[in-house]
Amino acid sequence: MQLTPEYKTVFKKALEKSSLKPTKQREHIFSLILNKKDHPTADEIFTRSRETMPSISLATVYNCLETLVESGLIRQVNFERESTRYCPNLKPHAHFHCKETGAIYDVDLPTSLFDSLKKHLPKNFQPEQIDINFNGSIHNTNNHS
Amino acid sequence: MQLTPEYKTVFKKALEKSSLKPTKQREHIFSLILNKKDHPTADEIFTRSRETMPSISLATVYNCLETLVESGLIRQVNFERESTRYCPNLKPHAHFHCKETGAIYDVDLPTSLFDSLKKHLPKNFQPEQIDINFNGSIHNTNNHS
DNA sequence: AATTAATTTAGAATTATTCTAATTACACTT
DNA sequence: AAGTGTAATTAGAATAATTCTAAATTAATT
Repeated sequence: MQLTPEYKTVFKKALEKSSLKPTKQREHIFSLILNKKDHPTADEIFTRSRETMPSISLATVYNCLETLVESGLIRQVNFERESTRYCPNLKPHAHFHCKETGAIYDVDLPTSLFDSLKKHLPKNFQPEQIDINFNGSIHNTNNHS
Repeated sequence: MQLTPEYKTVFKKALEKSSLKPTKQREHIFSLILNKKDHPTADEIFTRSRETMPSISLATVYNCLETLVESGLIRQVNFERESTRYCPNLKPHAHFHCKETGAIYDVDLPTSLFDSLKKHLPKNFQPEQIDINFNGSIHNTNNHS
């Protein structure tokens, strides 16, 4: 569970920009999220963290996630009132939430779509973040029984 | 705080379709949401309800809101982990959340935009609901100081 | 090494929501 | 009109995710 040298640089720069320290807890959590891109909850991240860093506390996990989001290294994903999930994919994309399994899938979208969305806002509305969430199910397309 | 005859019919039909009863609590809450389209939380609805129906309980408000959502009469709106808000606007639209004031604004969108969004899903993904949420601030466009 | 500020930590507190079990309301039969 | 059965309402307890608090630790700087 290590950051590649490139990501280590990205990580340090992003934190320093907000004058935050690149602590080992923050790095640990960032690498966990990067290495298993499955949109884990804070509690799942806490459990995974303890495997290799048994002294970490849940409050620290929450704190670290907050600083990682603030510094733009990860994104939050919310579906209804379920636990917040975390996502390392920084490309413009939407999320699909399968109501049967609860799984979340990234859905890549062209920037042009985000642009046309913005065009429908009144001129004085300044969006900082656009969240697009699909809710539904995934059909098994067995064409021939 | 009354439903117009047209809405009364809509209300009854929608509930009967799911074999739910058009009780006075459900009607009261529905009319409250329809008559002040400001995306209130369950607790705000509870407070407003008590003004004219002092015996209603918070659990009933939650129950009624759930049945109204189920029967398609209102929509839920979630921003981050804030309290769920409720919206009577059933046209295709997005929401803009002002991070300064916390206010939520409806943003009408053409159906075509929802259609192009759907086109980016894998063929076996079947969306039932698409939520589009803008987060940002509202600029005061004073052109000349 | 001493100082300062930031971070981590454990556990308590908070808050929105859901659950539980008892009561009430309503529709339908006799 | 009384009885029966089912659904809805109610008050309050329980839950669960997150935030807060205050003390202890760490890291950076003089």
